[in-house]
Amino acid sequence: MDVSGDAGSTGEIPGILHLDMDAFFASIEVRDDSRLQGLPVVVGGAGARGVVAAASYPARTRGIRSAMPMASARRLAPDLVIVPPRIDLYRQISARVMELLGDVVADVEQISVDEAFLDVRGARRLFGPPEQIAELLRRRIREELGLPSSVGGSVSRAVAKIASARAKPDGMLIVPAARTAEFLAPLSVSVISGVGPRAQDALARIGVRTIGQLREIPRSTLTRALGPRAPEIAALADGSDRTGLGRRTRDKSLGTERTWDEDLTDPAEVRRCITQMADDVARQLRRGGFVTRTVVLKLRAPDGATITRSSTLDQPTSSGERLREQVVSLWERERSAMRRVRLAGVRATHLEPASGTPVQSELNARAAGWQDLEAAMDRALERFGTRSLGRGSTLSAVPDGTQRSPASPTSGPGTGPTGQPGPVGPHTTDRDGR
DNA sequence: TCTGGGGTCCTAGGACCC
DNA sequence: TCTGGGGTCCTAGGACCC
Repeated sequence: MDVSGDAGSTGEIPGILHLDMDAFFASIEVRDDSRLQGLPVVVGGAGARGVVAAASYPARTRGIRSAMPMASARRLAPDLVIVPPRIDLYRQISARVMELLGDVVADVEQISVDEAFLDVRGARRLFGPPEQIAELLRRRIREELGLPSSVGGSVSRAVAKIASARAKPDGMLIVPAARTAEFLAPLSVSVISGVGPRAQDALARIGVRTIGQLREIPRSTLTRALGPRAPEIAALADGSDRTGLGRRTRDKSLGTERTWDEDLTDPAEVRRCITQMADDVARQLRRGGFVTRTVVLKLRAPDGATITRSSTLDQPTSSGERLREQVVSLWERERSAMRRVRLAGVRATHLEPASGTPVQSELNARAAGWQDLEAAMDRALERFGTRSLGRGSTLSAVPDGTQRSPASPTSGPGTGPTGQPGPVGPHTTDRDGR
């Protein structure tokens, strides 16, 4: 079916574009090392429990997909090239891509590291119809950054996203308004963003596999199968979805987690790791100019069973000491039940901008002390990298007095602008008091 | 050598208040 | 006396996305 081209009888302009970088991480690695050209390349962890974060197109033709366990990928391609991720570099390039988009189109909504929606209806006078704008953007990204991208266009963002996926690699597909239904009908419901394995199962049970079939189903049946999300998905299926671009929303949570190749069995070791994670999260908060009110500890047992335990402070904070206290007290409640730990993580939620948070009036001397010290450490870390500093004994708030190993190399030099250390509330306590 | 790490959003139950 | 209902906050879990 040729869906690109004529404007369609409704006359509505397919002015919502979705731009998606092709195999983003893998494309960057291939660009930077010409020997990788044409080879099955994946970016990801090479360890026993590693998974594929991104796969080059030669790797994809062998059946390799992102999120696949690395062991399976190796079986599919014994000559697989595994490249460790360079997240900071990807982030820098991502920022550059978004800048390029912003130079052409005023209304850009970044939705992940490698994709964005653009509303180009206001840019037509200057740059022409959506097709022309899409080609301009793709050409600039290729010329300036040496990277391939794909663009989908439609009257709705959901359909634009589906179109960009079908334009890959290195292509463009604009769906005219009048041909939206025709375009969607044969596609699997799984292409809809928000329809994952569970929703697919639920739909399959009522005999629905394609978007065309979805459109024929009575609304009441759909609601029984999908629950409250039914109207949204139905609107997409019949082409009436007109969700506009949202303004980029502020970060809502931030955290770090780690899966070990071999399960941790020593509670002291777990505690050491999560206190280090708490420090890392606190540093990210300060760098981003945030404070948090709720700290979440996540633990996964060897059988995959996952629990989360959270604790809400009565004053927001970005202090590593506060976060460590919370996380350790949450761990103390669970350690007897969790004998072996496959994964542990620390996350801060209910983020607020640090500047908008009232500083507590009575800073005691010790609190002011650690606040200054943590800010000084942040500055040193920004300049010299994480390995340059371990926490000294003056700040050893780890209750069991365990020696802390040097911090993990999660934030190398040049990871971002120095953040303003935010005001912190030093008198926060664990609300549930355990 | 069977499943990572970063997130968002939603739901449900209990506590607590009025 | 023996019991409603709404609102909000907190906690926990799960589906889903890249």
